[in-house]
Parts: sequence; structure tokens; C-alpha cells
Amino acid sequence: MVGINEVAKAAGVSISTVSYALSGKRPVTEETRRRVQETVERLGYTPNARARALAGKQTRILALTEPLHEYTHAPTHMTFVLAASVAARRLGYDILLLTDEDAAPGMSRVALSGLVDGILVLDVAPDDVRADLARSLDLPTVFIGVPESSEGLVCVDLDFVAAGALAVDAFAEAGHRTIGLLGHAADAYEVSNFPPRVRDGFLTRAQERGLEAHFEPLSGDGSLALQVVHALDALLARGVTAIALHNGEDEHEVVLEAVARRGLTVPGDVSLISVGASFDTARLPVPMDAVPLVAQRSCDLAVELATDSATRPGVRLIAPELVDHGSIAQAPVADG
Amino acid sequence: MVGINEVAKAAGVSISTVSYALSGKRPVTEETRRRVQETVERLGYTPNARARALAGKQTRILALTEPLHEYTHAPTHMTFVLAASVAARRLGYDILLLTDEDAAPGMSRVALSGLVDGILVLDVAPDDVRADLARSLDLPTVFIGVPESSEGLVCVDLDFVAAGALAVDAFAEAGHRTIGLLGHAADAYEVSNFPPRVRDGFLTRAQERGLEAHFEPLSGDGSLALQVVHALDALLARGVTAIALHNGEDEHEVVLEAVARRGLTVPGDVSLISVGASFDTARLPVPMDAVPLVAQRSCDLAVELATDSATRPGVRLIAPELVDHGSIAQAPVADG
DNA sequence: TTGAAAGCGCTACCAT
DNA sequence: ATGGTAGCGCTTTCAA
Repeated sequence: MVGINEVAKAAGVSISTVSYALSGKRPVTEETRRRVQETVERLGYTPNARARALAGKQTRILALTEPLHEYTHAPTHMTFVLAASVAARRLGYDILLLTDEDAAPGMSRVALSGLVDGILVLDVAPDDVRADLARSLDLPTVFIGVPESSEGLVCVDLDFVAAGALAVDAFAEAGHRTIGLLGHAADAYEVSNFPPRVRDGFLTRAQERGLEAHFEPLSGDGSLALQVVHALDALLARGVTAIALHNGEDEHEVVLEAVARRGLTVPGDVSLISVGASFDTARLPVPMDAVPLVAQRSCDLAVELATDSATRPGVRLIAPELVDHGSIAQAPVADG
Repeated sequence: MVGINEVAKAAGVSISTVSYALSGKRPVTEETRRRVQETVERLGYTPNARARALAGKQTRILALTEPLHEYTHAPTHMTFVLAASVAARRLGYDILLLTDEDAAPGMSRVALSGLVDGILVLDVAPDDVRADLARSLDLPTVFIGVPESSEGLVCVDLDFVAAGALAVDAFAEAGHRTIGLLGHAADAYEVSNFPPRVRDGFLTRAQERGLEAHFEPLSGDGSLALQVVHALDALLARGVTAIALHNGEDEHEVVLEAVARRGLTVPGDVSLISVGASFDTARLPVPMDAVPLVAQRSCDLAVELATDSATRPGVRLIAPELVDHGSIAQAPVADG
């Protein structure tokens, strides 16, 4: 292992000059800088991360806590992990995985031992134990998602209320007057935290704009396909001409199949939009408009907040955006 | 942050005694050890990982390189990441994620900077660039999977040849004489490395035991369901009474559906076994016997090899095991 | 069985 | 603009 001493000797400067030439934290003559740079390359010098961490007081590692449950949706989850990793690397950080089922011990361990510079919290539950822990830890911690009690925490999330509202707007502007929201399993609206936010944003905005809006969660029994079809039929029976989907990729596909099986076309007979999905709705059998949950946006912001010493507590809601893939058409002219 | 100095002072011993009392690397009077232990707990002392890494020459971090492609199967992948993480923690290591699309720079970076004590390589391709890189790095590196040129490398993998053979044995012992293997997409047998191994193990053992064996990969066109059904029909047309499946969870489900749609029962009319799957075949609509690829076994071994300084290069093949879920029945008595 | 002290390889302060 | 050097908080050798 070639060290900074050898580089300094070979370049004919002091080790502090080598350090500063590489970090740029102190002005260095262009000539000196070039000589150091060249020597570094010639000798194949790579600064030792351990020494750097001890002396410089930062490891440039962020912990990512993601307690994996059996009901964790793997693809979605992986999207976020990947996005976090990309975002971190972009700012020169690496990601340390914390996958313990009960996250607290791992978090404390890496925090107290000074192994990481910050913590990213994934899969946030409303009553997440990591909330209290984060408040006690004295280490930059960013929640990707919002727990029930978020005071004093740094949280990043899609503005799900606005996302639900945006879907309504899209329908309303296309002239739809009777619209539906096909949601997650009914339990999710009690246990989880964003499904109700989408629902409320949807229903509230619909009321504001004078639309007739119907909400159907998935009923808890039968196969997924059956549940979805059941909810879909309930909405269609009420005369909706446009449906927003807030659930998973499988549910989206079942809806498209069921719609086709009923001889309906998208968007000719029924308009569709996906809300809060983190997969690519353009790749569905029928490309679907969406107000997506973009993992990369959440993670970019999260990493930035976690690595910026000026970060203050607070919830940062990411403004939703509409992505058009042609699954919304003008509503048929109503004769009512 | 309370440091080792404060602990030493409070316990009335030297810092080296504190260090040894905690590490056990030198005998310490029981009385002293207890006093140190108690002081540590009272003050809430946690050794500083950075200092420890610099002085002790190990970070207790393993890198996990997993270049995520678009065709990466998320659930399978996550199973391995989780298994690696669990295995690592069990030996007191953490996992650092390396997700860059081209893995080489990340691997070099963490290796040369001394950030990690070893590297685990996931998603190994036959012509994996990480093979040469690993040979050049001088850092314990374990491949979970076997690249084409594996000389000088440490590799861990399921013995796919034996797995294919074991499936044949299971069928043969139940009296089946004409059997089939329904595989991956045909390309996979050229591009990837384990599909051909399963195939060869299957066909060779069948020949050895005097069974008639048919192999059907998936043809490259049409929907997945169509491809699977096509291959299934081809096998049934040849009179097979037992079929081994070496492909993904979706394919397994399609096979079960198609079999049912033909009015056939499992295992009454046709026996089935899954080979090399890393999902739980007991949870399929019809629980299926399996010769599984157990991520935890591979990862446990991989972590052990990566952290043991006595590890020598070589390929470690994990012996396959048969898991019974009742999807193999005695063959109907043949009248031929 | 214990203590003193020399590193580990950097960063950053204090000089010049 | 550059050099010397005191730490960073441990582990481990050397002495006692």
C-alpha cells in the first residue's frame, strides 16, 4: 500500500501539501498541484479510508435501515434501495445496509460507534420505533416516508394529498364528472399512512370541483384478481368514466385485463390514471398516465438533507407531477 | 462521546487493560474484567469504529457488489442480499452496497481505500469482468455463482449438476420412466451458466438410469404464458409422466394453471419438481417438491470464506437437497 | 496480570 | 504558498 508519505517524498513536497493538493481545502500553486497529481497517478495512490475517517471525522458512509418484512414488496423496495445508492454515490457516499428485523439495535450500533455519517430510513411505518430512536441519536437521520409523530425529524415524501388531487384535476379537465379511486386493501387505510392521504386528497378535491367521486378499497377476501375485479365492478356500476388506481403493479394489470374483458377500451370507454406508483406505468399492457412516486427524487433529496449540516427538522413534501401516456380521454358527452 | 480514556480513568485501570478486557485478547483478572465491564455499561461506552479500523486493520465491513440490470429479478435478488446481510451480521460484519452498473470502479475504490475487509460478488455472469478484477485486488473476494474462468477465485454455488440429477433420482424412484425438464428461455442456455448445468445433470443421470428424458426450454416468442404452455404441451405429447421445472416463480404458476386447465391433477396425473428455485415452492397454488437454491446456505458459506484468512481459491459446490411437498407420486403402471 | 507508549495514515492547525 | 506536527481513539508491542 503506497501512502501519503511516499507520495510526498516522490513529489518533493510535504504530506500536508499532498493532502491539500488533493482536497483543495487550501490554495496550492498550479505547478505543485500538477506535480502531486501526477505522482499520485504514477504511484497509484489511493487515500486510506480508515485514516481519513479517523482524522477527518467523517466516514462518507450512510446507513440505510430497511427492516425487511414478509409483506415487503421486493421490486418497489429495490427501486428505493437502488435510488438511495445512486443518490449517495453522486455525493461521494457509500451505503451501509441495515436489514435487521428490529431496526433499533443496528441503528444504535452504527450511530454510537461512529461508523456512519448519517442514516436513511426506509419503509417508514406510522408508529415506527425508529422515530424516537432518531430523536435520541444526534446523527443526521432522514425518513423517506412520514411517521405519525414527526416532530423534530427530517422527513421526505411525495405529497400524496396533492397527488390524489392532481389525479382529480386531470380527470376534471378532461370533462369527467363521475370518477372513482380504486385503492389498496382496506386494512392499509388504517395501518399505513399514505393510502388515506391519497384518498383524502382525491375525495376533497373532487368535492371542491363538484365531481361525484367514489372510493373502493380492495376487500380482504378472495384472490387478488377477484378483489380487484370486485372493486372495479362496484365503480363501473356507479357510472364512473374515469378511475384512478392507487395500488401495486399486479393490481394495475388485473384492472387492465378486466376492463378489456368487459369489452371496454382505454381511454375510449374508461380513462385511467395511476397514483403513487413507483414502477413504470408506461410499460403496462396499456401505457397509463401517472402521478408517480419517483424514488430517485425522494432519495436524492434525502441524501442531500442527510449530508448537509444545515438541515433543519421538518417534513419536505415533494410536489407530484403528471406523466402523460394517453390513458385519459375526453369524457363522453353526458345527457344528464 | 465517551472514549476509552474516560473508561480507563473511571475504572482505575490503563486503557490497554480496558481494550484487552473487552477484546479478551489477553488474560485479565476476573475482578478487573468485571469492573471494566460495569464501567463501560455505566458510561455507555461504545468503541469508536473509525479508530478501531485504523488501529486494528479491519473495518468489519464487507462489500456486496450487485450490478442491477433491468432484467434483474428483484425478489430473487433481494433474497440474496438479505441472506448475505444476515450471514454477515452473524459474524459481526456489516454490508456495504455496491450497485454501480459497471461494478469495477466501485470494487476497486473500496478495495484500494481499505474501506472493506472483503467482497461478496452477486449476480455472477459467465464472462464477469469482476473475475479478473478480483484476481488483481489482493482482498478476500467470494463469488456467489461461478464465472467461466474461475481459476484463482473463491466461488460458492449450488451444485446444479447434482441438483438436476437429484430431480431425476426422485422421479426414477417413484417409478417414472419418461420424464421432462421444462427450462429457462433458450438464450439462457448460452448466456448464463447454471441452466446448462441443470440440463446436463438431468439428461446425464436420466441416461445413466435408463430413463427417457426430454428437455424443453422456452421458445423466445409470445407471452411468457404462451411459451410455457407450448413447452409443457411438447413434453406431455411425448408422454412424460413427470416434469422438472427449472425457471422462475411465474413459470411455475403458469405450469400449474395449464396443467389444471388440461384436467390433469398433481401429482395424480403428472408429477412435478422444482429445481434451483430460490422462492418457497410450498406456497405455490399446489405445493411443489423442490431441489432448492437456498440463498442462506450460499451466503453463510460465502461470508465465512470471505472472513477467514485461511481460505484457499477453489469452487465450493453446495450439495443439493430434496424438499418434499407431495408433488411426486408413483408413476402409473406402464403397459409398454 | 498490568501499564506505558508507539504507531495506524491521514487532516488540519500553527508556523513561516 | 508551503512545511512541521499534534492529534483522531483505538490496538498491540514492549517492559515491568
